[in-house]
Amino acid sequence: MTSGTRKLQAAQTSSELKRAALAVFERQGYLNTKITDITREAGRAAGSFYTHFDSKESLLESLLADLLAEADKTVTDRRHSGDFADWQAVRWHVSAYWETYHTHSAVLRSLQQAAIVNERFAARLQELTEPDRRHFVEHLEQARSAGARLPGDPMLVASAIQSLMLTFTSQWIDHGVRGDLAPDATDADGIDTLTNIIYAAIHGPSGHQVRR
Amino acid sequence: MTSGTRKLQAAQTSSELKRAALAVFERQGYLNTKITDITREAGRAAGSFYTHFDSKESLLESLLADLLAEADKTVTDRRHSGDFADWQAVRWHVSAYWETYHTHSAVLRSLQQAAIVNERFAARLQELTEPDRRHFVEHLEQARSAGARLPGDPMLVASAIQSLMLTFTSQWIDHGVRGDLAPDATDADGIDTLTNIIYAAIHGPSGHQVRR
DNA sequence: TGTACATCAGTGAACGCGCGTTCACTGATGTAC
DNA sequence: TGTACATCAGTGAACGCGCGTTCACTGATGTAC
Repeated sequence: MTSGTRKLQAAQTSSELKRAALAVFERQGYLNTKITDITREAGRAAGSFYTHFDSKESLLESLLADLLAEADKTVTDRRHSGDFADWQAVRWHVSAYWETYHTHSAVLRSLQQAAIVNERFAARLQELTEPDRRHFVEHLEQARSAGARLPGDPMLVASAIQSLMLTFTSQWIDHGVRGDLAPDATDADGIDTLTNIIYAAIHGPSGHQVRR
Repeated sequence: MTSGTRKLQAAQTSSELKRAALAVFERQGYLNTKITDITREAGRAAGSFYTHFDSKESLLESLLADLLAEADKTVTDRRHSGDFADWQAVRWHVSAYWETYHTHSAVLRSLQQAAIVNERFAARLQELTEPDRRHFVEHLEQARSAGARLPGDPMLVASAIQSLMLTFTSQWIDHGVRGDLAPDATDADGIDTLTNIIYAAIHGPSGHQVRR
């Protein structure tokens, strides 16, 4: 009689290893983490790791798959305004990004680190960020049609905005910039500042011509 | 009779190793580079490395010292306008940063990579970027006094601008984004776009209030 | 200027550490009859 | 329901690869007289 206990336990150990990995990645960074750091954190023997994953890389792939599976859920129920003339519409996008980064910071930072050392992960990172970039480009072109003077080529601006969001949120959330720079600032303040910068970048400076 | 040939040769080998290191770092990245990659590139035996440097880390320190020595020269003859109401003044700063990054991209990227894995280099990176950040904060506060509506706390904005400049220029210069995104764009176009974004960020969006 | 010895940059094979990965073993779960 | 055997997750000591680092040696430069 099959009760499935074995499979369940294996699945549990696997997810326990993932959980432990995320905790250690968060603490020491992906590149600084040894397999045994993960198994120790999970309270398992070193060899146990290889029952579930081929390597640290395949563990990261697995974490990425989890992230994508979860992200797909949220993306579908996105109903939002793409009118970047509206400050609130821009803020919505910034906020959504902020939230995503906040939720998945450990995996995203791990992927960034892995991308430095490993070509395949560099490509994966590009793949992962491309939809958002395209999405932004659409809205930017829309804004331009509506009369906005973009600071440069839409693709370039989208790429710059994305870079900005990534580094800004990662500094804010991960490296405790909040404490160093603006002790009393809340997440909402961070989102506001970022929105202001991006909104202004899209629409050009107040009271001046944007020179080229 | 001392002719100093020996010292000269040693100095030459040392700088040859540095040159080789930069070439390899540029090609494969600092973290992916082995000591023997450097000595091979320099056409020397592996052991030779240790006559000049204690480790890959101390080699990087040495490269940083070189960078700082050279940067000090350029910084001193900086006479520039800090009036950020003037688009050209902002462009001057962006351009100076762009130039620095262009000249020293291999070392700067190496430092960034080292900072991920090594606390000491993380601190060094902070030290290195702090003067520029302070410099920007001064100009931003000046601009605010003159009536500009900043998108947020000056320190925060300076930090964001710096992040933006770093990632934008590194993407542009190192990763050949020029080819992918805007095939015909020149460096001047990149500097213009970046200046426009930063200038707009400082002065708020045209024809709208910056909401908080 | 010449000779004998000292010093030192450079060599590359060998050493050894750290860590990923394996594997013989255990004990619990699953299957067959 | 019970017994005998098979399967498999998990263990942790041992293995071995990669690469940083050492070291005995070489040959050239420097020093002493």
